[in-house]
Amino acid sequence: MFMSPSVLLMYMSGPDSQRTVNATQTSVSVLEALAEADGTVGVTELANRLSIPKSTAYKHLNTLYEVGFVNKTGREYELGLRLADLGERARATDPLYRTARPHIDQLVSVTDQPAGLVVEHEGLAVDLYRTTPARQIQVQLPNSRYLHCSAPGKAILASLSSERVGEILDGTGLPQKTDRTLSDRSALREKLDRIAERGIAFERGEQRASRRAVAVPITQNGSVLGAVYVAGTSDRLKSKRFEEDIPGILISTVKRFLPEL
Amino acid sequence: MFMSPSVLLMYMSGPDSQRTVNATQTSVSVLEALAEADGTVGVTELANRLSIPKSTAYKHLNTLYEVGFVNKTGREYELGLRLADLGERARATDPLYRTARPHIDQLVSVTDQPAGLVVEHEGLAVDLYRTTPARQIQVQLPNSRYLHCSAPGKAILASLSSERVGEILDGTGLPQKTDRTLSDRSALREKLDRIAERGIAFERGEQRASRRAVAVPITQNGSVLGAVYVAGTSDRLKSKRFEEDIPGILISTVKRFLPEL
DNA sequence: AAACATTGTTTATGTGTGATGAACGACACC
DNA sequence: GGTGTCGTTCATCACACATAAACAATGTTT
Repeated sequence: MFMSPSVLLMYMSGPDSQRTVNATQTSVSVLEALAEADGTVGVTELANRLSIPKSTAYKHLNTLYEVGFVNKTGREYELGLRLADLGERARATDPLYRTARPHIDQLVSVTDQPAGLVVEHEGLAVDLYRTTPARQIQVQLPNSRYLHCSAPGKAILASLSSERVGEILDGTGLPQKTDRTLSDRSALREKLDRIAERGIAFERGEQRASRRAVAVPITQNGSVLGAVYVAGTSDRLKSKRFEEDIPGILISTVKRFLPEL
Repeated sequence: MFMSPSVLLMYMSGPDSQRTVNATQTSVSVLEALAEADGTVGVTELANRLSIPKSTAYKHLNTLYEVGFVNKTGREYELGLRLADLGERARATDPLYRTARPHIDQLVSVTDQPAGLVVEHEGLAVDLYRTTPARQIQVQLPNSRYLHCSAPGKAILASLSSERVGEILDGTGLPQKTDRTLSDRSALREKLDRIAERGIAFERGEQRASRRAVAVPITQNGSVLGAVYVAGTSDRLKSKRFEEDIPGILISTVKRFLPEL
């Protein structure tokens, strides 16, 4: 049900346990668990999710708290703002981020919908940038890190070779996030082929029931660099606007900044 | 000269070494060192900066690389994009970020200068948000994490009690980043008093020779939440524009969104 | 209000592992 | 082809991480 244990195992059972620091890996999986959890989490709940002893979870949370990677309000933990600082620095030099960002901002003001930029890392999605319309008060729901159940994820998968897709799915699996999630490989493969043909990917409640999204892959001479997406609730994204207008805007946006890369 | 060793010691010599994970702390200090270094860093150089053995540095870098916290191009390392992902999620729920962000974006389009939002954590600056004019190609230089040598840092210090400022400076010291850095406490104290009076802080090559900045503290019933700043090079930020125009814009910007908090 | 359940925190212990220096191999540079 | 530097690997040992169990501090139930 939760990805965290599998991810943890993925780390722990690494063939090169000599060349890596185990404690760091568990600390990172704590951060991942916090990222995946909506809202705040207590020590025991987190320990259960990761299948680690309470005391271990406590120690790591405490450590991460002291360095600012985790925020503590009362007895509940959440991701800390130091991560935002490091994140800003990390992407500051990234060429894709630097060229795509202004176009994504424009995308948001044109569509009045949340939008963002996703890249792939180790078979999982990485949200490089995300923004919402200024007036919009509601919190934008984060993307699932699984590629198979989000518009940008599918856009990326559709631009990779079948072998690579197989490898990724072997590693991550295809968790059923909602009843609309494509958890069957052949069904997903068919969808991916259609996405590759059209150059556009749709998401209809596959990771969250209320969420919809449209995404376009960013490809440069054969290889995919990432995907740009526009997201929203199913009541705001529907019919022609969802099926045609926003896809068209997305495609022309990517076409516009692709040569700048 | 480098902050990293002192920070490392700060962690290592923690009075509660029983409640924290040492390995995680060194991994974090590796990330900090990478953040502070401009550009990429090799294993040996990083090991020297942190005063740790090469093999240790290698192991941590390798671990951080496998989880995507660090990027490896050839034999050089830099901060990884996974941090941007976590950072986005971390600040997504932060009220200060959420309300201040659109105003900062507007600030950038009005002034055509880089701008950002800084908060304080454990006596050091945390860049919560940072953005540059769309057309501007150059990389924005990140703020130093030290509070005493940046405009937003001084704006925050000026809004804290003298005792708290003393504590912070005891912990971090006042490293001399350039020849204009205020590394004398009494001189800094004087400056801070003037900043508190005027409600505006200036930075004139105190952390980097070519850099200038203006910052305004965000205070809510006595306590300071952070600071908004506008930055730029000394040739673009000067005379009346630097001394009066941008300060005025900054103050009115903060006044505008303060009630929204 | 007392009994209970559940939380976070602390402690004690053995074992695994992270830190370490030295040796190795891979390149550049002169 | 030597010499310097780099990243990587290896072997060793103390020690610190992971763990379970005891503890304290909650909140909940009756």
